[in-house]
Amino acid sequence: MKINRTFYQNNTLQVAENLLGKIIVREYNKQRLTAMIVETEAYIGKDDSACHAAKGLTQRTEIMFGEAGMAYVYFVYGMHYMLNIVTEEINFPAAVLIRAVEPLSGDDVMINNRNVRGKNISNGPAKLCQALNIDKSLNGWDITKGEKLWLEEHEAVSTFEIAHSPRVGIDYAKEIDRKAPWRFYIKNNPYVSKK
DNA sequence: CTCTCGATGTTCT
DNA sequence: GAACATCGAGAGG
Repeated sequence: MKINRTFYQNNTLQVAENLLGKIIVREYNKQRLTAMIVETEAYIGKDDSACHAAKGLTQRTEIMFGEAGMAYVYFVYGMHYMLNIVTEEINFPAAVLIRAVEPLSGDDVMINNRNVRGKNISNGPAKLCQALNIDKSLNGWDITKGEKLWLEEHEAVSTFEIAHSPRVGIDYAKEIDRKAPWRFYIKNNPYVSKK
């Protein structure tokens, strides 16, 4: 069953944790790819020096200031896309970064998109975007519409244990934000990006 | 397995 | 002009 907007209009830490085990669905060229979310990170507001919105309202960050349930896709390091989902209320800039997924169906297409096999298909934020053919054209896309890109409940999910840690790749942030345990992942899942 | 380093272009100063 | 929510190749153990 599709996840609706009220799920995302919530405390970002809760949404980040609750997204674990959910299914991400991507449709393009009449093909459907699905995967289970196994790792996320929360980026919360102007006071979070790791969050892009700490810079204030700019062309890049305006999506985060908008309605929950929108995709925030941005480009870094000159070659990688990152997929986030906007949370909280309008004018509170926050989002959850999807850092890793476990393929459920359409593996053959993902392998082709990535040109690798095994866990390297999708055990990282840029890798899963490449596997699912997500780029900047999906920035601002409403993921509650149930087209192109949306999320669903996982009916057959097995039980799992949730672990947390500081966020990855934010050396530029203040110490208090670097240390905040705002990364969530499914313990022992092989697709989690790092230990 | 580990570590180091280069790629590459958008964004904001 | 600097920095960047990363990845993969290559060298070494």
